[in-house]
Amino acid sequence: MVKYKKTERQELLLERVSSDPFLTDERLAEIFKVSIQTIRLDRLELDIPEVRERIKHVAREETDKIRSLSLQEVIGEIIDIELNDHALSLFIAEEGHVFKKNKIARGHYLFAQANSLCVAVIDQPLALTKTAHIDFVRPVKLGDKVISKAVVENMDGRIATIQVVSKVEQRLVFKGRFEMYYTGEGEYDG
Amino acid sequence: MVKYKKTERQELLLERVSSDPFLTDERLAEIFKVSIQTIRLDRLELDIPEVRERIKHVAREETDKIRSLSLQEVIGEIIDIELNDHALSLFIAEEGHVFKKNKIARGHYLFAQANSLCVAVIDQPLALTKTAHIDFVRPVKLGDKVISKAVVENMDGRIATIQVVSKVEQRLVFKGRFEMYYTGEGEYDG
DNA sequence: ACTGATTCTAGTACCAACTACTAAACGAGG
DNA sequence: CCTCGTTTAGTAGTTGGTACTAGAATCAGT
Repeated sequence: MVKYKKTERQELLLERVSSDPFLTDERLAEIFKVSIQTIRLDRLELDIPEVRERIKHVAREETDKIRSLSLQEVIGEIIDIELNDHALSLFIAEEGHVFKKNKIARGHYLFAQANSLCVAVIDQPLALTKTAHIDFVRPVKLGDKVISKAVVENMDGRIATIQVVSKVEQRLVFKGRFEMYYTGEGEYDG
Repeated sequence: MVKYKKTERQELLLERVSSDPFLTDERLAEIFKVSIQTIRLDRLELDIPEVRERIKHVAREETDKIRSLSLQEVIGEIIDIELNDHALSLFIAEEGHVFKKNKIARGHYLFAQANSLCVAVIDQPLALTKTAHIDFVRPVKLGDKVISKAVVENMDGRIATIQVVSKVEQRLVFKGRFEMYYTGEGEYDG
């Protein structure tokens, strides 16, 4: 078995590692028929982190993917909207939204649905929640289809007042009154 | 400082670990205020593998599998807790939490942090949000470290009243008053 | 064939995050 | 009081490394 030269081995090492980040130095040493130390030197020169870091990196990418999917910008799907007037959205309570014990949806998802809807209904470049008074009337269970309706009550040039009611099969589960701050310029800075 | 009982701690441990597989025994011991050995015993009983194995597992999983499994249940990391009295959590506003345009965090994440904290601070099998009055005092920007503090004002047997304030670098960004419904039995059904 | 540089191998001390085990301390109940 | 479930403490051993030193092997050019 003819061994590779340094540069060649390092190229192959890079390929190997990026195609399978789970390879330990020991395995790599076997593969390239060199000592572990050589592999370590190679990694040092090529700035390849150790196996655990490589795996963590892969895992983080995976979780980030999920996060960007699950931490959606908008909770619920908007099914009807009349800007500056009213909007409707649908949110289905899935496994990830409920407490494990009793399968009741965590309150912040209902809030998020209502809040997203309020942001969406305001036809302005910037819309931030200023205050909210909310009531969780009835628990929402796993699988429930929550229809949320936002109605804009008034807009006085800076603040919009919005009433939101959410229902599951015609039954009220959540209601809230939101004050949204908005501007055309985005000049809000605290 | 009232610690959790074994079974309760183990349930919470499961949730914690499945929502964040990167937690080491050391971190978990800090979180639950028990020794590392206790965490190890818990993992042994619950068949939870060590961090590295968990990470490997995450790294190998298909993305859509994870999507259904590990939607984040809790927003923010609890850093101090005295059951039925007060609790502190940290939430860092990341890319997924902010509006693309102006990098201001969406209100429902701040709400979610506060809401999660209220659920956590109540030492009862069932705790649901009943009402909330909230103010978004100042916008939270990308990268901001939000420290949220929940203080239980009173618990009258069914309803707990909790004040929450959230700050970024000592400056108030959010405050709210939450009423939480709780029972020992879970007999709430609407 | 000898010199010098490059490359490789060997070996040590140290680390994190464990497993697997033993033993002691704590705490509530009978 | 003693007992049992639970918790904590401590030791030895493992994996897969880092960081470093030192020596051996190889090759290139003279």
